[in-house]
Amino acid sequence: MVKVSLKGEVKEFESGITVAEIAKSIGMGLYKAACVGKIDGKVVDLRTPITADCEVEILTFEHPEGKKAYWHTTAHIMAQAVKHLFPNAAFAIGPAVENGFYYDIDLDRSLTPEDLPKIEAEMKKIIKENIPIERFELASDEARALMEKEHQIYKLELIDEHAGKGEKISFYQQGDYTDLCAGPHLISTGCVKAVKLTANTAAYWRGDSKNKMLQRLYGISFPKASELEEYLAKVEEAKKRDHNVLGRQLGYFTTCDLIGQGLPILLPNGARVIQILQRFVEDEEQKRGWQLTKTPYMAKSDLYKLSGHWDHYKDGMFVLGDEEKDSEVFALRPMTCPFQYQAYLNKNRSYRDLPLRYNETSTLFRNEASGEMHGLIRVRQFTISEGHLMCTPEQLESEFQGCLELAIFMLKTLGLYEDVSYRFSMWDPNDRTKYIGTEEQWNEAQGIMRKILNHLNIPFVEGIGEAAFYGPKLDIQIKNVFGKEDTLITIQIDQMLAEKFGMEYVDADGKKKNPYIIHRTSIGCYERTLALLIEKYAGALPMWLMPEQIRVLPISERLHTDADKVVKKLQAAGFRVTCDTRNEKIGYKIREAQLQKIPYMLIIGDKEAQENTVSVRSRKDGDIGSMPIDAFLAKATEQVATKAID
RNA sequence: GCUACUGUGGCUCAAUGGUAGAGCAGCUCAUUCGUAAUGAGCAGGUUGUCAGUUCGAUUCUGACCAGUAGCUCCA
Repeated sequence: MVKVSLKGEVKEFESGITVAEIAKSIGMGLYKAACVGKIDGKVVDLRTPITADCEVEILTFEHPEGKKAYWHTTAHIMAQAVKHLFPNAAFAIGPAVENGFYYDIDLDRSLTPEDLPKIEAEMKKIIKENIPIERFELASDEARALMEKEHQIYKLELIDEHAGKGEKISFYQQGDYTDLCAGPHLISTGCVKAVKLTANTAAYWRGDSKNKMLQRLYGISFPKASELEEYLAKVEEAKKRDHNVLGRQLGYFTTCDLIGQGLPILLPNGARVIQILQRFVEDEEQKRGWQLTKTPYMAKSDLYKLSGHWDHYKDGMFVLGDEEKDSEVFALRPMTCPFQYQAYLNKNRSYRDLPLRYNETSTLFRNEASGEMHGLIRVRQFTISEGHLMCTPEQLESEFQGCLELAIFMLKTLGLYEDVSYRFSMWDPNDRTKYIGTEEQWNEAQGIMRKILNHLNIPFVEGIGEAAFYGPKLDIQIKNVFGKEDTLITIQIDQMLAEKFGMEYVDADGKKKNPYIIHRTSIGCYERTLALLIEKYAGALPMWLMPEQIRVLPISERLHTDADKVVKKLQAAGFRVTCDTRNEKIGYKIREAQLQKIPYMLIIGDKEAQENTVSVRSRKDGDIGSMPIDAFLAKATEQVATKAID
């Protein structure tokens, strides 16, 4: 007999009982819903026998681990279907991801969207057959032999990686399909119910662009058809917030073939919002002790050679001129760092000058690869709230904290704070060509950053190989409507470039020392931030940011004079306000203002003109009744002054 | 850059190997109206660009340009 603790309750079972049987003993509902089990914290198949006292948990689809196994099993079913249709397929990896699963497969031809329904149909057959999924283990040489027989070259590579560890290699078999896999899995293909393949794309083997490009199939599955429908509807809903559609519709930006890729035109609405953001950021930074610089958009190649950009970032730069022919070659700046360093170098510095904080609303140019551009999120020319801070080692932590506090202040003001996550971006010691500096320097800089992050209780994930070429970064990440993550804000520690540029300060002991440099942005680059704001608010930005805050709607032509008085009064109070004097019905004017997400519509009819009131309609709450103009003015002023998120 | 897909008037979309239609937007006229679309009329396109196949291409093929998703890269 074994003693099994289930949610704190201890029960006795025959030794050898499986997790599935325990689930059944609790209830058929749980048995049917069970995906995997957890024995003493380790996630296992439901068929796993229990031979010693332990703690057991039954995990259903509702549990993240249950979901993972459910989706991972669906990936295997998809692989089996692909193998039926393409017998020569070689399989790479097929994990569960945040929303569903994918499998990377080497095929003799590229897949097209027409293939998806065929594969889906084959999957449904496999699910209907309800094939048992069984685990077995082999020694590494036997595992090799099995995969060699199946011509699974990618699996052989994976086996070779594990072989060194001396562990047995586990496989999962379902009918005619066997996959190298750590598991765990559901016990049968029939457990999977509603399936949908969502995309056919491609991905490099091992994520390296030097390797072969494999076909990647994405899909998702659920225990109920209704859940699948709900999920797909949610995805469609999210796409309606896409800034690349909404931003164009609402007149924020456009693009033009003649100007080129990644070079959006900010239309009046977009330009206005960015102006408001920039003024806000520059003022806030001034309050926090930052000094504004304005540095050139381009420089001779010599500057970039000194900074290391010429060696490490040249592919990303727009170079003007030909090194072979021209005596002087220039490049548009991809970063502001070396320019602001020259401001520091303008005179000799003492420790009394530090910390020295330079900010700049800085336009940058990066020659991104053609497939990478996306709306306003990824472009070739953008303007960033840039800043470089020179400080002593003793000041580093508090200054880093100051930069982070500023970034958090910005995120909270914009209402994005709840949506971000933190990534500690470190170097990859196995790829030294990407970085300058010594291992000691990297360990030191990363050690300092880790200490600061822990000290400040920042919950972060580690990103190996995500560092800048000169130092580690704290990246503040955010997801767009498609779930794709991008960096919104970054704060970096650099102890290398000061030395390269000969930046020094005279310390209290009279000795010359190199300052630490913090590279940082406070609100990110304005184009990207605007894009994420549009998606966050589905175009209905907080009122203080809206290009048009109030629209006055006179009911008929004879009220234009009265409407104009209201407009003048609001304009005098600093509001961005227009008047819709078109000869249209009020319903029509409201509809347009509503679609343009104008925060307030003020309807002026005979009654209002007579009583000196306005009939207020908010984009959010609809008709909120009439009130004296001054009352509305006070309400609107308050909303803007507090930068309210409505 | 790589894989797949897409490109028709300002926008959303239809149609076809024999040189294109609808709705919305625009303009004109009428209507002066109370909380998400008043009616009528007019105008607007060498079907992304350049080649090729063909008696004939916007439709088929290729290259290029641009867009979308993913990969790589990255703020």
